[in-house]
Amino acid sequence: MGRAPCCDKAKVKKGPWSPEEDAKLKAYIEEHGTGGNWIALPQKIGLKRCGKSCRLRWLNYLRPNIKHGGFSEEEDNIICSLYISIGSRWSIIAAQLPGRTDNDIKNYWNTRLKKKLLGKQRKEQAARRASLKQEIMIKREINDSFMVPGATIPHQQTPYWPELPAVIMNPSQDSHLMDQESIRNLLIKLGGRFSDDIRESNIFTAINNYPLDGSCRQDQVLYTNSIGMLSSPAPMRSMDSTCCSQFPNSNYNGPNMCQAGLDNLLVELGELACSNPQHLEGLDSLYGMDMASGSTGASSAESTSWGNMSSLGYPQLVSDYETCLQSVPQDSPFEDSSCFRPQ
DNA sequence: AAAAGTGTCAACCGCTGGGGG
DNA sequence: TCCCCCAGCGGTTGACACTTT
Repeated sequence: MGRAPCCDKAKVKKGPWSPEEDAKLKAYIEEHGTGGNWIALPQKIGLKRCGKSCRLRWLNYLRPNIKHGGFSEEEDNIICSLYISIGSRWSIIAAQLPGRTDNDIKNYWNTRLKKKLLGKQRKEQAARRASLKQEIMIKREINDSFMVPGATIPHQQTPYWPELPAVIMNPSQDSHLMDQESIRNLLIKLGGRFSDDIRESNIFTAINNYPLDGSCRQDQVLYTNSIGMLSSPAPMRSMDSTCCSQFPNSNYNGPNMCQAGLDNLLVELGELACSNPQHLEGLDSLYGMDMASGSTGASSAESTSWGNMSSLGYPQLVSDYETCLQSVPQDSPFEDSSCFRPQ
């Protein structure tokens, strides 16, 4: 036996709102307010709508000072930064952007921003590949000239420090929108614990707490300055498991909240690639494998470049995909994503 | 010009947590 | 303490618009 519906589905109208309905709802709320009871509101006005529907219509469309579309670069940056930091908590993200609704931001992220990010990532990947190839050629030439027959080239693994994603905040930016301090305060409110230790520059520092078995350890390169928003002068420190217990939502499992957003992002981009094979190019090294063929590409210098992943803010440079996969917790998104697995 | 494909966004659905009885 | 109701939230759907073939 399921939960009783909030309203009689047979008696309520569904679908797009007519201008008359909008006018009725708007006029009533502007005059009387919601009265604290959305369920009762449609009857009072004489609307054949569900209370939830009225609420949504008001919040997302009729409410004054609502902005639709035309997201600025600055807003993009804020959304990306917050998504990476706290995951898909659209209402919280929306609260940082005056006039924007959670629904709007969610739609904007799903339809445009995610792809925009992917495009940027692919560009970086192409450039990186070109420079890596060049580097390899040069090294090969050097090696060839000194090569003793039968000798092998030592495994090259040059950690790549990617360029910062385009979320660097300009100090001259409109400070009411998103200054470093307000982001920090927001994250504190969400359960963050921040140190005064200035040496620890931001919350990515502790992502290495991911329960690894020693093969993918903290001595691996951490991408501590990945997000401009987070590289605040006021130092941030990651949350420990205690504070993470404040997040019963599965998004907040794991050692810190950043991991959630990063995982989400990686999984989403990965799914995008899986469902859209033409996007595979550029994502292979993101996961340390050739996604098109399903085989790991960890042996080549090219595909061990995890900088690409880092360009999305992912903190770890992982040299051995297989080893690392084993150390990833069961509930990790990587565990569920068969498209990331070697065939 | 028409069909197919793709993108966008408003609206719906169902779950969760908080407040009140 | 438990239960119920409701607001709020995030994920999903479907209709429409636009673009490509």
